[in-house]
Amino acid sequence: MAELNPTAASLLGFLHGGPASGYDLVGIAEAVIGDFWSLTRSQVYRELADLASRGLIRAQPAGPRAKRPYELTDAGREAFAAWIAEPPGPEQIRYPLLLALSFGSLIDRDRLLGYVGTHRVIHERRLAAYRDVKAAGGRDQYVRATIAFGIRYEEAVLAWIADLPSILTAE
Amino acid sequence: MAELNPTAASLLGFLHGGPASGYDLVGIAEAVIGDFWSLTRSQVYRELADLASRGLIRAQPAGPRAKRPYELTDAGREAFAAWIAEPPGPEQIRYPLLLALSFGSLIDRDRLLGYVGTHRVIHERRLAAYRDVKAAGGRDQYVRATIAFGIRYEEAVLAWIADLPSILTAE
DNA sequence: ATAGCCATGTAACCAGTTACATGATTTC
DNA sequence: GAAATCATGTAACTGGTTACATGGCTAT
Repeated sequence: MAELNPTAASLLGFLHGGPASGYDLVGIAEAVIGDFWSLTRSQVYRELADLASRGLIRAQPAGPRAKRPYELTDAGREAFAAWIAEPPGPEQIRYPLLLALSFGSLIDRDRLLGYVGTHRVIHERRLAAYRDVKAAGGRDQYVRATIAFGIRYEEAVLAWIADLPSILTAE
Repeated sequence: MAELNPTAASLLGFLHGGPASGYDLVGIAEAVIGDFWSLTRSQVYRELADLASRGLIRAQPAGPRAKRPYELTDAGREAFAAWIAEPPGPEQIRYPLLLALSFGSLIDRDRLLGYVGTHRVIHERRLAAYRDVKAAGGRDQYVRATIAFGIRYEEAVLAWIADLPSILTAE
C-alpha cells in the first residue's frame, strides 16, 4: 500500500467528520489548514479520484447539482491512522520577499523598502484577523493551537520588519 | 520573453557575483537562501540549461572535471532586473506538524506531544545556529537581514511550543 | 427567462523530488 | 592503484498551478 501524501491524508482526516464532496472539502481545508497547507481544487479532485480507486473512500449517491459526497471506508480510516502515526517532517518556507532581500545590493533601495512596506500591511491584517478569530473563541482546541501559531508567526514577521531599518542602514 | 521563475531568477542573481558552475550555484544557494528557498541539484542543472538556451547565460570553456562555469549575458542582466522590479509574492508555509496538530483529536495525545518535542529540539538547534552566525558578524547587510528573520521566526516557533500545553490542556 | 453562483471536473503545463549513472581528480 | 569525493548530468515520477469547459440550481 503506497504511502499517503499529506494532502490526501488531510482529506481523509476531514472525512472523519462525515461525508463531504470535493467542493466541501476545498472549503473546509481552506478554512482549517489553508494558512499553512495550500491546496487547489484540481488537486482535491485528483486526490479524491485516487483515494476512491484505492478503496480508501467511497462515493455516495450524487445529490443535487451532481454533488458527489465521499465517505471514509475502514481501509481509509486505517490509512489515515498509519499516516498520522509517522512523525511529521520539517516545515518548508518559501518567501519571495526574503529572496528579493537577499539580492538587496542589486535593487533600488526605495523599491526594496516599498516591498517591505506592502508586506507589513499584509501581515498586520493577518495578525488582526487571527486575533479576531481568537477573541471570538470557540472551535476546538487544536484549531486554536494552529491559530496561536499564526499569531506568533505574524508577530515575529512584524517585529522583524520593524528591525529592518537598523539592519539595513548600518554601513 | 517568458517570465523567470524565482529559482531561475536567483541563479541569475548569484551570477552577478561572477561565473559559477551548477555545482557552485547549488552550494551558494543552499548557504545564502536555503533556509527560505529550497532547490535541488536537478532543478539547478535544468534551469541552467534553460537559461542558456534563452541566451540569458553563456557557458564558458570547461575547466577541470568538466566543470562548466556560466556567465551572465547582458540579456540575463536585463531579465534579472525585470524580475526584481516585480513585487514579490506572498510567502508559502507548509508545516506538517501543524497539519498533524489540526487532527489532534484523532491522534494519541502522547504521540502528539512527542512530535512537538522533536520539533522543539530542531528549532532550538536552528536558533542557536543562527545566533552563532550572527555573532560571527560579517557578510553583507542583506544576508544579515535574512538571518534576523530566521532568528525571529525560530523564536516565535519556540514561544508557540511553550504556549501549547496551556492551549491543549484547557477543556 | 435570465443572470449569477454553485459544483463539478479535465487538460496541459510547470516545478520539485528521488533515484540512477558516469567519469575525473585528488589523496593516501 | 584504490578509495573518496568532486562534478556532472538524465530519467521518471509526483505534486502543484492555471486555464478551460460544462451544466444545474436559485433568485429575481
